[in-house]
Amino acid sequence: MRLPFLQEKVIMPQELPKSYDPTAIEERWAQYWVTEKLFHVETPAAGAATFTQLLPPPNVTGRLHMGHMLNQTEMDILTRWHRMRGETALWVPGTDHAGIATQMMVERRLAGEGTTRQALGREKFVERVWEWKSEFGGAILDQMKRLGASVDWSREYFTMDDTLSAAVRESFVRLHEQGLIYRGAYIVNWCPRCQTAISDLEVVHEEQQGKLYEIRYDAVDGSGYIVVATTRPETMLGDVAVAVNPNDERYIKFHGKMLKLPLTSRQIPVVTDDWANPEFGTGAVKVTPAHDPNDFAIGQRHNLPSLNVMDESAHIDLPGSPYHGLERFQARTKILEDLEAQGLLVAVREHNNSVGKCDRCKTIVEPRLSKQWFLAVNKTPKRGGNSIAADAILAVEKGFITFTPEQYRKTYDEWMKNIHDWCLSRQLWWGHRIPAWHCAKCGEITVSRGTPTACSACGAKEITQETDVLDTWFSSGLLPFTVFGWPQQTPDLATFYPTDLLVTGFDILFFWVARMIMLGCHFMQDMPKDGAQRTLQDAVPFKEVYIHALVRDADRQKMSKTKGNVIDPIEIIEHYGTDAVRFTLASMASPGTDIAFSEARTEGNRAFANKIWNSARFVFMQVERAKEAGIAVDLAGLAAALKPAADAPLEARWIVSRLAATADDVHRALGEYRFDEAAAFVYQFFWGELCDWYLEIVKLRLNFDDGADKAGTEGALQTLLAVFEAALRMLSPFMPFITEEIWQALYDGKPPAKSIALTRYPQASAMIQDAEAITAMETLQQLIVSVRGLRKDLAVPEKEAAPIQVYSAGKVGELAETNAPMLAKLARVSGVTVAKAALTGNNARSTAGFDVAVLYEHQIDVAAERERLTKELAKYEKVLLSSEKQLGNEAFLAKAPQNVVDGLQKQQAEMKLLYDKTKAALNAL
RNA sequence: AGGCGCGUAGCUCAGUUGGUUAGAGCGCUACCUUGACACGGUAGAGGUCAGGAGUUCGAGUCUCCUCGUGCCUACCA
Repeated sequence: MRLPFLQEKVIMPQELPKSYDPTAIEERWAQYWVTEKLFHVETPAAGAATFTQLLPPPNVTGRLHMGHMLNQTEMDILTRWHRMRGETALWVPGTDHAGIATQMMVERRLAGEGTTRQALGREKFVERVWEWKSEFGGAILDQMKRLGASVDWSREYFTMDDTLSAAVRESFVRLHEQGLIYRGAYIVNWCPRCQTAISDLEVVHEEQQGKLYEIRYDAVDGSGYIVVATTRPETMLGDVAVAVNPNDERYIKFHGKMLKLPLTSRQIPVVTDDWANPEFGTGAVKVTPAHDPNDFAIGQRHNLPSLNVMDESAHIDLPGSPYHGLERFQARTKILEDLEAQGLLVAVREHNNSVGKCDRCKTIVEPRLSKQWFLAVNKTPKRGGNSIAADAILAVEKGFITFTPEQYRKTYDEWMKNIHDWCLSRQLWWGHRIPAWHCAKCGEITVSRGTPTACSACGAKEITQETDVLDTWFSSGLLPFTVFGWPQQTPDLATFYPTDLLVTGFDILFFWVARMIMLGCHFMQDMPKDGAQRTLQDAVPFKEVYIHALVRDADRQKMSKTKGNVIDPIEIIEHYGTDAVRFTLASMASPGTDIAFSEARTEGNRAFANKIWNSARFVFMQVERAKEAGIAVDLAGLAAALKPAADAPLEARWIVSRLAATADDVHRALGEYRFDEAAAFVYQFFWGELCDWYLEIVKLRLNFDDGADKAGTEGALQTLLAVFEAALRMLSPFMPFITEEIWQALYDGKPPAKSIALTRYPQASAMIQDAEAITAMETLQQLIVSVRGLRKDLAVPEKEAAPIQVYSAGKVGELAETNAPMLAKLARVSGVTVAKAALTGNNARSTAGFDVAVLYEHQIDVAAERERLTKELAKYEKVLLSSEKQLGNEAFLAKAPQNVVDGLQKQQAEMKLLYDKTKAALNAL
């Protein structure tokens, strides 16, 4: 026997290590799958069944975390499963250039070198980022390979590749042509540290205990004063008005009057606006259009100027003012001091409010007026049709895209219906530069696919390209079609779009999922399908979205670097083996709840891998013994053994039937994305049925001695191999490494495929499903468990065999007699006799179907036995009482369905029997 | 301010459209090194399903309230 990687030389199975060592095989198989290009997918002929997924691209310079591993484990299980169902399973990998994140990393390194990107200049800096990318960019994909992800590496992409960059530019130009892109001065979220605009989504809100300051603004005509309430007094330098509610009687006398803006020489008007809430603060609000989105809106309504008082780094920018150059919070302190000194600070109140911080660097975001590029998501394109947002809403409403779990559909819908225009521009250097050129002469903007040489409006040659780049999520939002060659109409695009499924975390539901839906529906509707106008249904980027949970640490804490509780998947893998970790994640991935990653659970699954390993050692030993005894092993004929004849041994018919049922269960569970259920089914089958029962029973049939039942041994071995091999296939999407190793070893250098991953998944239809065998076996199992229990109670020494008596109204006695060897092996039964009357002694035990007694001279612990029986009696009594009560209830009999009534009656009869027997046993004590 | 979850064994979690004795893994107790496996085997103990009210013949499951807990969205000076 030759183990493919573990040992180069031929060894006997007995020499295999007793403990499974994943590190010995995993890396080599991971490498084998990649170098042999086993998961490469050629574009199939039209009409072929395909299953296509796009990997949520990790940041190119990122490191793999537990969330990636969960995501990739789920995607891989599904990909392998679909592939084994004979479909063309394509999983496209790639990485994202991750604008801000990557730029920050490189800037950090520059800081370490004592320089800055500004000192370097744009061109040099971008070069440095590319260097950084080529140095660290491969790491996360290498880690992915280590997980066994069965992606098609030949299709790997990077969002800044030439082809993808060209597609980004094309899409931007088209949107511009359709009138959906505009540039203008608006209030945006500005990060003073990153010095760029960021989108609403990149702002994280945090509740904090703040203060509400009340400041007195005197009327110019001396007729009194208005007290305004603000949380941000430093912005008062940019005030251009005070707004009050038109219906607020307190302030009617001030309508139209001018106020003196404290600390300045400016005068500002009182305006009336419904936005001012009489209930809040003092009912009067200062208006600072350049530093607050609401104020900006008020400013628009009342035609007020905007006064920007801060620079890009959030320092006061008012030359000549005593506050000039102060950082915003220093300015606040000083302004409050000065107001206080002038007696204008009327009150300071405690006030809870939430403050927005930059998602990346946690700097407090400064709403800032600046010129940015926007995508008008609610506007009708020039070509006609729906707005981008409207189509994205419609696609989900119509069910062209479904969400699992379903609740996310609502989340998506809510967000989508309240969506604002998308700020596309970022003041970064790393990213797709916006293809727009500003004219120095006339100020017009030329948006172009190529590089223009002159202004499209006035023809002047003095044009310069826009310095802003696009939001990272713009290019990743295009991926479902750009990875297949859009804007070209390629065979890949025709075959693989729409993709089938998107598996991702809810944290990027809006960032990425919603954007893909918007951009996919928008662009792909313009791409004909089969020569005709493409429908919205065919334009969606994916048909289904499966949202998985967050992986937290064992204490349910979110993993974060600052908390120091990040679990590195690679470390865990090295400790427990990839298969064990994959299996753990799968079995904990129940929908709706986060996963508290548990090492204890992983340990349990490492034990499972070890169990599989040792069951393989057992199987290999039998094969070896068969060879020595000259008994045929027909590896090519295993399929036939999954259909044992009606006269085949009970355990053979049983285990095959159970395998068939389990295969059905797994197919159903995976079809519903119930990875936890699917994992539980294969685990229970492999350990609880195959190992715990079948392997023990089959030992009875495997007799390699001279003169033994050769045909019987041959048949048993064939069934054992067939079931074991099918079980490996059933497990392989979950645990690809160990199953590959054992499967290859089983075929001893001559496997029917290059990998277990390229075989077919077990199908119940290819096996027998013998309900009688299952029932009979279950009865025997019950009998064996009863006898084992009795033997403990009677203190029969482990090694000593004892005869039993069986009584049953049915045929359990005969079943026991027929299967006496099984009982001997599994319950140390030395002989079976069938009793003619019920067995109630304290050496007997009763179940619904039979009574069994162990015949053994014994001294029993009367007190313990009494306690046990009393407890049991109470249990039966409780059930009996409730079923009696129900059965005596006419309303129940009248309204409950017949099968429920029948079931309850049957239960009651059984309970009564058990109750009586237990009572008799108790009395006999 | 709105919205969405969660609360089931010591711990981590399952529990389908309400329906017969509420399950698993880990941990715990006792026994067992039996020719695949001590990362093992066997038998056990352990639950007022957060609390309360309601709907129903019947509630862990549906409704309402309370308590605890986690998250998301948001232009609340």
